Amino acid sequence: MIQQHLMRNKLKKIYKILYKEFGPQYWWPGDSQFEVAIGAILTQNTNWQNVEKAINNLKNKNLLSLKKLYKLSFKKLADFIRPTGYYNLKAQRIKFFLHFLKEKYKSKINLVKKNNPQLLRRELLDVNGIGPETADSMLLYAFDKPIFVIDAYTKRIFSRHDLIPKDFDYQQTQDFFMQNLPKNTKLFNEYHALLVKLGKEFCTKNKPKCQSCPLKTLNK
DNA sequence: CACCAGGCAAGTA
DNA sequence: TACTTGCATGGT
Repeated sequence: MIQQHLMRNKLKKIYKILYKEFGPQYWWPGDSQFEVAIGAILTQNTNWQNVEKAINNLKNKNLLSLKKLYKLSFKKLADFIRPTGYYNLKAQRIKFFLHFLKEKYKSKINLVKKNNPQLLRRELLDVNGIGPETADSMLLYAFDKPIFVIDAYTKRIFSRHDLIPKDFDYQQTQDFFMQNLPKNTKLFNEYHALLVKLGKEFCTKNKPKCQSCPLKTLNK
């Protein structure tokens, strides 16, 4: 069992290496909090390029606002977001999210942002179609809450480096990060974005490029 | 051609 | 609780 202060130093070291290697990532791209929140649903199990196509489809018709999307028919919405895959499912999930905003926050994003992070997290998780990663992406990237986002890359990178067990679930992995890092929105934002950047380039599922990975010297 | 990408919910045993 | 399956487009 590795001592906690050693683990904390290791997490800082990883961050330093990644930041030096890749620089700031400027996440999350989006013109509004609402756009980021919708993007969080659209990006479920797909790549960002496809999400951009869907976002642009909506923007080109000037439909990317809470009111406009609320009035838009399910069928049209599904058609606009087709490039993201699972478009029927995601259209339904966006509709559920819009209803949630209307019912609990009178469709005012500003009210959402004022809420307590953990309470808001539980509310989001109660919305059908919003799981832990989507909820946390909204909390961190749309609502500026200090919540660490876990994704497939994060788990893969850290379990391959034996920093967490392979069978850690979402909550256990998130607890690991939040207990070993200072609670800082900007840090959480950059850290997760850097992990995704690293994952895409060096830590893919089947053909990881460990030889050229910036973290290869981690234990030296 | 196969495989993966910034997941989630519902069903089964 | 612990698996399994459906959802689906687009890039490499």
